[in-house]
Amino acid sequence: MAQAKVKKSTKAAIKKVAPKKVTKTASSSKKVLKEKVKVEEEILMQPPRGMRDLLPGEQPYWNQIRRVTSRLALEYGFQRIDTPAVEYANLFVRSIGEGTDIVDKEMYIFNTKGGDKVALRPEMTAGIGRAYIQHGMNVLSKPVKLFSTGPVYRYDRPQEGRYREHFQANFDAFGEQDPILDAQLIQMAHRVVQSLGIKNIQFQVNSIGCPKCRKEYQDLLVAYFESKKQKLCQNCKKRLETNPLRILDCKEDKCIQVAAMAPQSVDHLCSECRVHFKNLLEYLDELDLPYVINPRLVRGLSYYTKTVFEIWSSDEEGKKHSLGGGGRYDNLIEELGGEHTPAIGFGLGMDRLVGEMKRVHAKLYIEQKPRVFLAQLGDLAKKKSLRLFAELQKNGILTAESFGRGSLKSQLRVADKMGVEITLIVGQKEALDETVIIKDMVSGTQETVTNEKLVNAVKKILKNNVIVSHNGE
RNA sequence: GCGGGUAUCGUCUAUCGGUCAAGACAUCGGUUUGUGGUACCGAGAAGCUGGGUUCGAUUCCCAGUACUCGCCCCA
Repeated sequence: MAQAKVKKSTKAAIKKVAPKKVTKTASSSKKVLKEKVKVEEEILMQPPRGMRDLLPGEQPYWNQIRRVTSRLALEYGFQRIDTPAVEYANLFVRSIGEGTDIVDKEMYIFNTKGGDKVALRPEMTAGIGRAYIQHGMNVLSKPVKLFSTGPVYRYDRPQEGRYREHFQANFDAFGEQDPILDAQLIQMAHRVVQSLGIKNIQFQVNSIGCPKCRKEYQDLLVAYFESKKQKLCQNCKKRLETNPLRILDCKEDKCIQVAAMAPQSVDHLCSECRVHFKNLLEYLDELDLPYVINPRLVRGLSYYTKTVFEIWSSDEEGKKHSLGGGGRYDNLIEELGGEHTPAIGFGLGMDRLVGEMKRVHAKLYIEQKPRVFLAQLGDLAKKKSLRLFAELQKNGILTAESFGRGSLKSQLRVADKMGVEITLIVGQKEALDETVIIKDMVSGTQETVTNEKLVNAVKKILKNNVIVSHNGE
């Protein structure tokens, strides 16, 4: 009590009189140490902006996503690949394209000590495409299907569902131009999201054509917007020069009005692109997938050709949440220096998926919990407990412990809180006799068995408990 | 990058321009011997940072930072 008082007043004194001065009195030395630590804390107590920890409590959601994605990857023939989070900046500049928000203002870009200009990947496809070329995967039988999960980085303003480091599950298929693949990937994306328990999913699809017809369309579009230039927002006036397609996407009222009357890309596709899109829609109809054609869907990466799509879920209030998106990029591999390779891919935002799973209270796979607790009492028993613990685990008996605690009482308290079915108790006497007490945590009864018979005895009890609980349900 | 809101123990939430900032949950310990759940007792634990106003600020004001909502954009 009195000590606390001294502490407080000392703290106050230091704070007011001499925040950083080191005084040498014994009573204040501890306090001074704390002050020093506090300075460090400013740096160490939290990660940089937009970065966050994924705590144990939410790992079940992430595990669920990992399980579902790797299961469906297997079903659809995707093989796992992991590429670096750091690549040469130019890889992204060339693939994603200048004039895009990602490249122009959202990329983590820096020079290494060796003088290389590198970037943290803002998306995964570019790196995977690079790996595809580098490792000569063009000789594999087509399509080459690759999937990956991992962090991507965008220097953007954080808010709910948006972080500077977020995680994506990414699927790419190389070497096949048939639109059935487009449909299959959309189907797969649908199954991933649905398997996670997320309902009210909607796809938005569009075709932005190939470079040939898009050029013609873009000229048409620019001509149209030029004539209405006065009615556009500041941003869009700039976009007219840099990225006119994105004006279609603008959320400003006046731009929406202008864009509504603009020529639509689907009406200006060349015959090849038109047939491709038509076929895709037929496949989607066949699959009964919930999709709408959104002629204004553009996407923020300039490597896309033909098919583009996004996945949305909507909540009770009708609010839309973007979960992921993708599209075809038939020219990317060639532009990066490979041979002509039509390809298509999509990415899902894992953080967003977790958010939706929480919102709909998705059912989670229940992680295995220890059903046995090992308690020890006394020096000899403590010494023997580590070996016994390993012995149990080797025999497939998931066992919890709290070896650091001394009293049996406190160990039992922990065991109870964990909800284990049985506790094994080894005391001085048992350690000498080579025996163990098996305590049933429900009935409270206990029996003593020899070390030899322990594993089988425990297994038998656990097995019986399962049968009982099944009957109970 | 732009605008709005918020900032108190690990968590949730009180209070206050002036003695020791309160409680709940959680954590740890105890209620005598080698036995858990309930109960009782106890301990540790907070005013984001920096300025200003004031005799005095956690409280009022400003800035920074973080979080949050909306815009932009996206996953």
